[in-house]
Amino acid sequence: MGTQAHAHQQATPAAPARLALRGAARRERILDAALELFVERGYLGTTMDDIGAAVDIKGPSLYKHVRSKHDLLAELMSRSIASVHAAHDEAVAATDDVVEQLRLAVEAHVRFHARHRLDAFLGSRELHNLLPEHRARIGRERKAYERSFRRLVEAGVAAGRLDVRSPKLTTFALLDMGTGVAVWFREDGPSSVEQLARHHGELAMRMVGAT
Amino acid sequence: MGTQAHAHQQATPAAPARLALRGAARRERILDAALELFVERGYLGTTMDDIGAAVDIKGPSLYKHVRSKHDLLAELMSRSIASVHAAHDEAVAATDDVVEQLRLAVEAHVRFHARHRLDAFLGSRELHNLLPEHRARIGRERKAYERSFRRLVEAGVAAGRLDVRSPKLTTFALLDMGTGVAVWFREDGPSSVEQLARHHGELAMRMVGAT
DNA sequence: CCGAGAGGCTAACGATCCCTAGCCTCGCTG
DNA sequence: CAGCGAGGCTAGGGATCGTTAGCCTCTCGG
Repeated sequence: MGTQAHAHQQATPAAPARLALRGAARRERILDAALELFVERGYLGTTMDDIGAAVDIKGPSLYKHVRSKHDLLAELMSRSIASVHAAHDEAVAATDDVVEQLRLAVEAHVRFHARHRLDAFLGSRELHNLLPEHRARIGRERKAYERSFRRLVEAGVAAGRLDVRSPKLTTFALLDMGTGVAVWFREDGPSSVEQLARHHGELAMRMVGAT
Repeated sequence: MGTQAHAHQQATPAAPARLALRGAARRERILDAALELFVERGYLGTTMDDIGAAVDIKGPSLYKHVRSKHDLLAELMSRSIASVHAAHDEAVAATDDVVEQLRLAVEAHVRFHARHRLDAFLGSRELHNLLPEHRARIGRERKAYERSFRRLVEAGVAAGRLDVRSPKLTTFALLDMGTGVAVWFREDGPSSVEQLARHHGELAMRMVGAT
């Protein structure tokens, strides 16, 4: 092994950037590598050197792109939360019918946890490794997400369109059934993301006794 | 702080054992303390000194009761798995009706994740920190548990008592909705373990279209 | 009443790990 | 074409941590 760095494993079109990705692109690759490693070995089980090696640089060089390891984790989580939130809002905005909103929201929830399983998985497993200030913020955002989901259920009940025994417990069940997807789903498994999303959406309709 | 250990926070009846719990009881306390700390700070985030402090001894003294930190984790997980498995078998043995078996199995599943949320939480979050040999064994046991759940669903379908689109996906949903409980449930929350178990059992019946 | 073992303790080794300091190279820009 | 800044690298400081070694005390069986 020589001293020369050789960055060319999924390089840009092949035109410029001979030695390494420029600026932001490099940073993106670092985040992705960190995500994968954090999921595989855990946050504390992952070394800055590990992350560096994954993008063909040495550990200390990472600090030219990132402020700290904690920041890396916090940024990954923020990115993830923002993404689900956006998908949720889009689903709700797609229709005026409460029941349909709920179905689409569940589908979006499931779709996200299947398509971005690493992000979702990390987001639920490494919460305790966030610094207090980060944890507080991200905790709030997660709560807000759950709340907007529950409001959907409550709205359906208020409109007499749903039949649920406990809106609170039912909402948790809806969320959990999607969150769990991040643990077992595999892109190359027997069912596609879309099939899964539809399936669980249908399941949700049964759970809330939609009419 | 003197040099004397003072173990008497939930001591035995007060008769013998003046200085410390004897043998197995001490070991049990260590396991419980480790469980709590592993959940709170994560396996790698917990120090042997932390665990020792929780039972009023120094870190190195733990090795008089435990072979290694890894063993501690593996033992906690084994204990947990064996417990769910037993609850599941008991539920299935309680009746001959397939649909009722499924309902009871879901209730048992949920009950376990609520009542032993620390064990369950640890079991799903720290799998990657197990040594390969332990992980293989525990992974198999988890798979077996899932399989026996799915068989219940498939039996119900075969008997024409259930209406499900995908037994596999539905089973995952049933399991996930219980597993998630370990994350948010609090003993002192608005609903009791029993209410929750019944609620989710009812939900399960809807999900599988029981008749 | 004595001897042994169960179960504490301190000291310390060896292995990491995060991060900083300081240096060098190379590509772009003026 | 000169020089500067982006972005690498090595060396190393400072803090832990798991685990072992070796010692001491207290309890309990004979």
